[in-house]
Amino acid sequence: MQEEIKERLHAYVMSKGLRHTSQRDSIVSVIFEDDDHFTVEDLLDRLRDKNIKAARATVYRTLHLLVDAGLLVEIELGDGMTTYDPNFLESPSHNHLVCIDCGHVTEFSDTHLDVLNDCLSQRMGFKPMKKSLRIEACCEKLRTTGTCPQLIEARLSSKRMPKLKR
Amino acid sequence: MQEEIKERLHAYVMSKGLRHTSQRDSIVSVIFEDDDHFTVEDLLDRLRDKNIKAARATVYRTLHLLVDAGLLVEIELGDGMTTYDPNFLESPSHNHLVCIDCGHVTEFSDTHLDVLNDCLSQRMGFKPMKKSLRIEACCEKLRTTGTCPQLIEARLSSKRMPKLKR
DNA sequence: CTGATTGCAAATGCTTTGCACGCCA
DNA sequence: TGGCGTGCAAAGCATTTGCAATCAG
Repeated sequence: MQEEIKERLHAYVMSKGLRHTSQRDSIVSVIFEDDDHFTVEDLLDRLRDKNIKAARATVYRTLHLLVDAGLLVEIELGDGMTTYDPNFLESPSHNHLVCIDCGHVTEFSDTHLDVLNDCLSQRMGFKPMKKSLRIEACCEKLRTTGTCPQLIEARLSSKRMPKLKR
Repeated sequence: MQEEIKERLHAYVMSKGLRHTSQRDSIVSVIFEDDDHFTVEDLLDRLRDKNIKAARATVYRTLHLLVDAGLLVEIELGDGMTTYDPNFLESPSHNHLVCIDCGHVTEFSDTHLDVLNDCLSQRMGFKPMKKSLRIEACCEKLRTTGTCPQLIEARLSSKRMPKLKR
């Protein structure tokens, strides 16, 4: 996976007359270590942990590059910042369910949506380019049992709970 | 419509021990004049045109109030700002198709999506609260005929074309 | 009167940009 | 060597907030 990404990035970079740099390489390595969603702040933390030096601006610029190259997808989770999803290459038609209680994001796939997307767009005279479905929901488990493993985990890991707007 | 909104707002305001003010009243009048989507900037323009004085902060605060009261819905169209949709009371399950070429937003309804929403959420142990589907698409008409009425209109009315991110 | 509301300006938070320097091809 | 990339700090934007003055009930 890592390899495929790097190859594809290399091809893109070459085709555009851009350059290979150590910062870009490091950033790509860290991003595609796993499939997790992340924000710029998350990424900066991970880079810092690994003693990789890259300025905030460089990180932003690299993210745009990856998006343009089609290797990374921007998603909007309803907090004030852009979230990046490195998992679209493997499962292109997935969507996101955001838990209002703990902020946890669950991915789900549903091909009905793609069909819907295509039909609707074409019926209305458009060529579909990009769709994004976000469902916000409350955790039933939390409501009925008073606890939710993901909420506990989120608190323990002191991972900043992605606050939904307001 | 206007009346129903005002009544419901009044009920909400009373129930929360809040107050009726002329600013809120004016803002509500302007918003629900028609069914169009708008941003804060749009709304400020319309208020200015009508010589209604209300500070930017007050407008933001009133919008939050209306959202909390369930009379207005926030949607994310992919530009950097929040868009407000006054039309959810009349057609609660509609979604948005954003044209990449001209920025025009077309509403469409589809109840399949609600079914999908409910099923998915419940199967995964969640209680669905809010969903938002945004489809971005290119205008086929523009592509094939070289023109698109909405694009022309957008340019003529010198209405700021809602630029999609980057 | 009392506390909600307003207006203003300052502050916030994410993201972008200008510019001088450094480094890849 | 040319010019793309980087780092830094400053700038941009949409939105929020602190606070004193004002107003509704």
